[in-house]
Formats: sequence, structure tokens, C-alpha cells
Amino acid sequence: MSTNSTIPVTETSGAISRQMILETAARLFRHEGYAATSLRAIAAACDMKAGSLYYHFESKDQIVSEVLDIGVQRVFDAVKLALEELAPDAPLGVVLHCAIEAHLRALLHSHDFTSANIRILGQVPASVRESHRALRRAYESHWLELLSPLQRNGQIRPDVDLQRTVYFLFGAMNWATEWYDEKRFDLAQVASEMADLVVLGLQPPLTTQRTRA
Amino acid sequence: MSTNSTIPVTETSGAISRQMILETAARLFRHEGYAATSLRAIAAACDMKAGSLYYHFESKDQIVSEVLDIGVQRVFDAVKLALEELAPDAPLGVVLHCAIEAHLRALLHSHDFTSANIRILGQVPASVRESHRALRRAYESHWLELLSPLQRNGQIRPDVDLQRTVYFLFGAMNWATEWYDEKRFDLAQVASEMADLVVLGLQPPLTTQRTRA
DNA sequence: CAATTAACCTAACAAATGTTAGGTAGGTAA
DNA sequence: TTACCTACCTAACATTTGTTAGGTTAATTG
Repeated sequence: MSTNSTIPVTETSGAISRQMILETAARLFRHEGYAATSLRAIAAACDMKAGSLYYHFESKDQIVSEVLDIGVQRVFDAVKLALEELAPDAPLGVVLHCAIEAHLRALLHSHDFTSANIRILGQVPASVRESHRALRRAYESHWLELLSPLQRNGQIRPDVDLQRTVYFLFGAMNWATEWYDEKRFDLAQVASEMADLVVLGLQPPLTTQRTRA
Repeated sequence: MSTNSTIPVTETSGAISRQMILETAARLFRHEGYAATSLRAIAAACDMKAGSLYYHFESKDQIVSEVLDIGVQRVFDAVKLALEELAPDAPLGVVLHCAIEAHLRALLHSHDFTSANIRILGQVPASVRESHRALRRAYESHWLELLSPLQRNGQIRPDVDLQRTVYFLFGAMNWATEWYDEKRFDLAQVASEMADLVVLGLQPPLTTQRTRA
């Protein structure tokens, strides 16, 4: 007899538990590291026992593997979505600002997955790291394909190495997980400053205004 | 407080072992993470047994604590030394290039201490991290005091936030531990590119030449 | 010579780890 | 009713962990 059942048809109770396990694991991995986060700690935070995790996952490696992938995928999706809303001929400053803000927002706004990703990548077993590397490279390529036409445009100097520029940007952005505090900083402003730093440089502007070439 | 301020003139066998333990620990911490690096693994790599480490150190925490401090101290010393050789009125571009190259060189040139520092800081016990924070802040302040006069000079735009600029630079530099390969890159060139990126920006120069104001 | 010390070792401790085998309450379906 | 399935639990397993207590050896010192 179907009374007023509040459980949604689409999400079974198992799927909800699975999601909670992943979110809890991401939070603990981020703060404690990979090896220091035990399955018992993950389970306890989900009001479960350690053995029950094996109903949803094959191993600890599989849990951390999914956490890593989700972390990159969320940032990847956020940046792709933000860039799709831009005009195809948007200038460098706008493109960079948009991409940086999307990356930072996904990275910092209550997403333990992304922070965990940056912190524990060097700690997971080599097999896990290897299978995760493809996704990371795909995201890196996305940024290269973002900047490449701008260099052909002449909006980026031809002698700039885009590969290393992306490395620099990733470093500057991802390091924010170590110092960003949403109570002390405004994310949009941080994104603007970072974009301005690389676009305008630290030097005072040489001319007050510029006409299109 | 346990400062080893005075190193014995003749390096005793114990001091050599102590140094080897620290170097081995740094290497393992960097590659395996803090919790995954056991005292037995450190000892075995030094041709010792785990219990013998307690002749030189009080605990695992003390070992990792010294590794963390050495990591920052080496970069700190390298940057201070490099800046002392500069003229006091050196322009922004020269100062930044000099500081960045010194930081990167100490960070990347066969120093497991520095890489370990960046990777495992988020994994060590809170008490260790807390006592290490003072040294990190001192290094951060050194960069602020490096850039501050240049902003008063007018060589850095007055609306630039120096605090966050240092965060950006630290991120870009420290991230190099994740991608730098001494066989593929030239360190001096990487340092130049990074300095140019923030000094000149990505945009093409608006004027071909510039005279002093 | 004997005594001492530096620099290790052995062997064990309790606690914690990932993982597995088997059990069980509650709902669903026939 | 009976049978089945989902989503857990209990209890153990073999390892591994940091740490300690109590040797042992070789060199140094008086």
C-alpha cells in the first residue's frame, strides 16, 4: 500500500548512502590525508560500520579513485559551462577572468572533492594516480585550447610558452585552497586580481587608453 | 626548545646518521606522504632498525617537524642570499626575477625537503603544523617587505594587493614541484618566464620602447 | 687494564589498519 | 504465506603501526 512515500523513486536509499560516503571520504581525505583516513572513520561519519562500505565499493582504492575523478570533473564542467556563455570573439582579459573565476569558484566553494584532489594526489597508490592522470591531462588540454587561438590572434605575445603559462595559472589558482577564507576574501575580487596580474602585469600602465589594432 | 645551534667541529658518526635519517625521511615523505611513511621504512633505507631512530629523535613527529622546518629554511636562506647581492635600487623586474629564480632553484634542485614540505603540510598532526607556521609566515613576510618599497616607488600599481600577489606567486612557484622535470626544462628560463608573466603581463607591449619617467 | 659511553639491535607491546565471511532486519513480489 | 533482495551489521583475520625496555658491540677514556 503506497502511503505518502517521501522517498524519491529515482534515488534509492543505496544511492544516497553511496553519495554520502563519497562526500564524507572527500572531506576526511582533504583534512587528514589519504593514509590517515581510515575506512572506519569514513563509516563512522556516515553512521555506519567499516564493513558496510564494501557493499557500495570494492576497496578503499576505488573510493579514493572516484573522489579524485569527481574533483577534477566538477572544475572541468564549471569552466566549460562558463566559457560556453562567452562570445566566440571575447578578448583575452574577459576569457581569462571568466575561466579563472569558474575554476576558483568550483575549487573553493564548499567542494571538498576539489581540495582533496590537490592535496592527496601525491599520496594515493600509483595505480590509482595513473588511471586518474588522463582526466587531469584532458583538463589541462582544455586550457591550452582556450589560450591557443588567442595567441594566434595576437592577443598573447608569440614568444609566450602556453604550456608553462597554464602550469603557472594552475599553481596560482590551486594554491588558493591553502589560504582562501570565504569570510576574509571575496571570490570574484580574487579572480579579478589574478586575471589582472597576468594580463596587465604588475607595472603601471604605459598608456591610459588603447585603440584596437 | 631544542635548537641545534652549534654543530660539532668534527662530525661524529651520530651526527652523520642523524642527517641521513632526515634526508631519507624527507624523500619518503615527499613520495609516499606522511602517514604512509613508516619509521621502519625510514630506518631500512638507512640500514637501521626502527627502534634505533629513537636514539636520534624523540618521535616521528619530531622527525617530520625538522623536515618541514629545513624545507622552508633552505628556500628562505637562498632567497635572502640572492637578494643581498642586488643593488638597493634594482628595478622591479630584476628583483622579482632574482627572487623567483632563487626560490625555484632551492625548491627544485635535488631538495626533497622543500617538496616534502609542500606536499605533506596538510597531513601532519595539527600540533606539528602549528609550530611550523611561524617560520612560514616569516618567509611570507620577507616577500612582502621585498615588494612593499617597490609599490611605494611607483613600480607597482598602488591598487595591487601585495598580500594576495605573494599568494599567487607562491602558488605558481610551488606548483612547479608537480610538473618540473630538470631534463625537459631549463630552470633559469622558467624563472624568467614566470617573472615576465607577472611583470609584463600576457598582452603585447603597447610601446616598443620606454623612457624613464 | 677496567669503566664508560655512543650507537646501534632485538623483541615485544597495544592499537589500528584493510578486508572478508557470514548473519540479519525490513521491505518487496508472487 | 513463502521467497527474495537490499542494506546493513558483527566478529574476526593477518598485517602494520609507533613506541619502549632491555640488551650488545665497539670505541673511547681514566
